[in-house]
Amino acid sequence: MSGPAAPRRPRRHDPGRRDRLIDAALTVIAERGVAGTTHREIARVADVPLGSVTYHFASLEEVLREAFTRHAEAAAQVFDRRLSAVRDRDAAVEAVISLVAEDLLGSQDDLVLAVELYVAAARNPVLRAVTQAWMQRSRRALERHFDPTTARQLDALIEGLVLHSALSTDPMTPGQIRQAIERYLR
Amino acid sequence: MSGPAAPRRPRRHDPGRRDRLIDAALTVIAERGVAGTTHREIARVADVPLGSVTYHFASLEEVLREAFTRHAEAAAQVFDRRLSAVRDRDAAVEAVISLVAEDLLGSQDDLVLAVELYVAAARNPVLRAVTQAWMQRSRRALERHFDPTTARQLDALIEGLVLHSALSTDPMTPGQIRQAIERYLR
Amino acid sequence: MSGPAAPRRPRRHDPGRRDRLIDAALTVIAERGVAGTTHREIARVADVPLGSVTYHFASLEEVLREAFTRHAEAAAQVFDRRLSAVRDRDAAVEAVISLVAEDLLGSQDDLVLAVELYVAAARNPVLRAVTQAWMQRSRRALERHFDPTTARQLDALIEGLVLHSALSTDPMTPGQIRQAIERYLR
Amino acid sequence: MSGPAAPRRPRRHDPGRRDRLIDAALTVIAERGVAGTTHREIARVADVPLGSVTYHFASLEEVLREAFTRHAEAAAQVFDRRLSAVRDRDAAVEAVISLVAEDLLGSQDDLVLAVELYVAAARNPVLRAVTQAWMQRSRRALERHFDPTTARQLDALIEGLVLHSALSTDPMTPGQIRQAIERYLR
DNA sequence: CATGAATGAGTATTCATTCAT
DNA sequence: GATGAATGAATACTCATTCAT
Repeated sequence: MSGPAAPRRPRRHDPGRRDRLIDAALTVIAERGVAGTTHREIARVADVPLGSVTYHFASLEEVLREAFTRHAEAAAQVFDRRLSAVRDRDAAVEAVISLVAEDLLGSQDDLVLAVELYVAAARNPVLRAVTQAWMQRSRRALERHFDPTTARQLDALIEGLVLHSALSTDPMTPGQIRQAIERYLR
Repeated sequence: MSGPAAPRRPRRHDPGRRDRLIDAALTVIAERGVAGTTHREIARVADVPLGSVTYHFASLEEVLREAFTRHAEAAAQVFDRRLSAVRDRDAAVEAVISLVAEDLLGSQDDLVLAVELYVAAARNPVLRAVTQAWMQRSRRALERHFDPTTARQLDALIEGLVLHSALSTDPMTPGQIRQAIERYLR
Repeated sequence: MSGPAAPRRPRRHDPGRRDRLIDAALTVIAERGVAGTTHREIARVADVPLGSVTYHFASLEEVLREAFTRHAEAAAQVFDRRLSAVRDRDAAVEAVISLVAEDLLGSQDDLVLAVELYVAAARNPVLRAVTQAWMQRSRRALERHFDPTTARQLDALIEGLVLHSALSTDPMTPGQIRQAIERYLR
Repeated sequence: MSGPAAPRRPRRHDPGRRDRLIDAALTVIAERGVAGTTHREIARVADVPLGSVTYHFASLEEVLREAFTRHAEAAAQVFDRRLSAVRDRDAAVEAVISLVAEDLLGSQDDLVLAVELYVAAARNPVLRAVTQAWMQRSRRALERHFDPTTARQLDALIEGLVLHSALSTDPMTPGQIRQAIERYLR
């Protein structure tokens, strides 16, 4: 035990701090939820003083918006990457299966972030815009290989599979994921 | 608001008060989210003094647990009612379609409560148990008419359709819901 | 030295605390000005925990409004008392002189409170209403003995004499006050 | 407002900047009061970067002192100009009337600045010196035409008339101002 | 020289919970 | 039994000032 506060190395010059704060915010959202995301907690995770968070962001909502935007962008790139690499429909089906079984279910944090964004978006129009842009982008990616109706339904199925897996004590196995998607896409 | 407490008409003997508080809590969760659910807000909605909430419940978590349990019970009964009334598989498919298009998408509050429960459950084991019992119960209801694998996948699909509709600016029409479910169930 | 915080005697039951808080607020306004009037400072002067101030008043503005209202009421009563005790005009002139020279200039705190109220009222409509009610009431008291035009001008003169005295290193003597008022009232 | 600083056009060599900052400070004091006068607000009004304010002034108090000094100087010049232009006592009376009815009551900002200075001076010795110099100077100007006792009383009357008018919903008309001053000066 | 990132102290306010009446 | 006053910890946010660039 060495006093009430940990010594903090001075770091007056720290370019890129704003970026690190956004990453720290995503960590906090995943760990404690949007409701547990406070200036203090973000500052603690980023190892910067409290005032630094309020200096770089005019409000907590701004932090959340930027954090979720960054997360959605990264998630959308995964979609794009998986689906732009394939040429025929069979490969597309495999790509969707891998996307769900590996990318989406692979990271517990990402699952949690998705659900947190959904619930936050239910009450915050700014975040709803982020969600909708994300949904639209994933639908566009699916439409490269599937007709619009199928793409939309598939997108909902993916969402449901991910959500169920995130909350279940008994998540689906990759084989079950494969079966569900193949059944839908013939 | 000015001053600590508004005068309130006396209502000393009030046997249903605990029940009314649980309903008030559900109203508050739907309106403001779990994060905005406070003793004060519940008391205000139920029109009872602040002390009454802490008198009837040992903690806020207890209120949330009871409220979500009641909500899940009511939601499960809707599942049961729809699916126990049918005798053959074709009627079961129709029942699922009605369930989603009418019951689940019919009430914005219910959608919101479901998502709030999901996210709260992600961090609270007590609430996770409520969620899982609910999921299990709806799966059992589906298993009256579909094999376990189909039931599980269908449950996830339903979840996805509901969630997508809840968050989209452009929700699916009943016809689209019907098409997605029929496609899955042949 | 005995630790970071002074021990505070427990005082869970404390009727009249709200009243004491209003008095404490007046003390703080007089000592530090409206700009220096904070929840913490009021709590410190009243020797209650910080949360107590926010419990009894919905906002700092509410505290200021109640404090200035109480002060204006007390000040108006002094006016009334001085002026209701006299029967003829000569006695009224003496009463005004005593009012200014003794009551108004007698308490440095009261002078300061008056100026603080003026400046706060310049930006806060709620406080402007307090000021105007006070001005109106003192004018009515003067109108018992002087015609309305004289009353109004006399009221302004009193204000000016008080303000000048409050700010001057070289305040007017009672004799000078008497001369100024007598000159005006013949 | 989003983020710490808006991009700003460069203006490296700017010799009048200190002066502009003082004017900006007076604008801010008039608009928001001394309590609302911050480095940031002054910088915003002057359209210069935040660091520029702290570069040119060692502290906020220095800004306030210079701003009030400039204001008092300008106000005193108005007094001087009105009263140095006249030769006999009747003209002096007219000059005082014009001074109050036109100059002093003509600018709401000037009224507010005067009251802000009074209240700030009540707690800040540096500003009290500014106030007293100003009072002394206006008294000297009046003494060109009136004996010292009359000058002093007249100065207080002017103060009272201005203050009353500033705060009243029902300010005095120019005719009433004239009557009050003429009555005092015969 | 001039700037703006950085920081720490301070502000109003909310609220779960305790407890005397 | 029921209430609401009381409390202390926490929250978002502001800002004067310092200081590296």
